[in-house]
Amino acid sequence: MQTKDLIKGTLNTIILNLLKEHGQMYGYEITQEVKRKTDGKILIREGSLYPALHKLLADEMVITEEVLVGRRSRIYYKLTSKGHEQTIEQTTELIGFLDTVALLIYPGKKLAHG
Amino acid sequence: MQTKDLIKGTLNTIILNLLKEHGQMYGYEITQEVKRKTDGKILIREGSLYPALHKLLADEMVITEEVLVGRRSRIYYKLTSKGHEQTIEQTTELIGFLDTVALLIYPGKKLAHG
DNA sequence: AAAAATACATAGACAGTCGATACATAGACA
DNA sequence: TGTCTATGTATCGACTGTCTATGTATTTTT
Repeated sequence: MQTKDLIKGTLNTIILNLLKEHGQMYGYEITQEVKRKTDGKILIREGSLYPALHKLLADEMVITEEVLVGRRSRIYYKLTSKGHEQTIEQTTELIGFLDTVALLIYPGKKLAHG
Repeated sequence: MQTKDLIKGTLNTIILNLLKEHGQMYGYEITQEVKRKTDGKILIREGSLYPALHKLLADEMVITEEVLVGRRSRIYYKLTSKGHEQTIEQTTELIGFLDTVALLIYPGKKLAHG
């Protein structure tokens, strides 16, 4: 299991892309959506997620809105315009990197995108 | 520039795959080959490479052979059978991870392999 | 009533990569 | 002759991002 090492550097971009796709999400929802989409292959822990979200907030990539559901509060995260730009930039870079790594580990193959 | 974060967790697998492809390589050769193959997009530093190689040696994934070229010594690294197994295992896992991430950042697309 | 799921959060540990630095040989060029 | 660049191995300390473990509290299910 080296998957936990692989996640490094990609978590942020994954979060940003999910927010872009869904418009707004709360923390627990993000962990469940990643779990669902990846069929349990990638599990984001609270100890990884919340610090990452707080940093995105501090960097003004997202804004938050607290919503009470019953007596429990949810904190929704939504991209700012700066966050949108950053999402595009980071995603481009990540795709480029994935391409490049793919190139190194099975020569002649590339990511199918476009 | 987050590329340096992305490399985390992939460096080992990249090295193993290069050794598998080339039979044997020395440190400096690895840095140059990665630079060449990735068109300068991935640069492996000495401070990253040598600790990684030393760990592979300690884990018996590679064996070394010192060769004198003129008065300068090169240390060639070659996969052991254990290293071969590990290469296959890690590569499979990495490809799976790349697939999964691709899934998260552009839905519906997958790595072209097989 | 107990257990599991939902929902947020933080602290400390850990590991991997980088930047900087070091030493030495070799070749090119002025 | 002297200097610069490339070749080649190597280590140290710093940084940073993720994980494990833990905590609190509410809601739903059994």
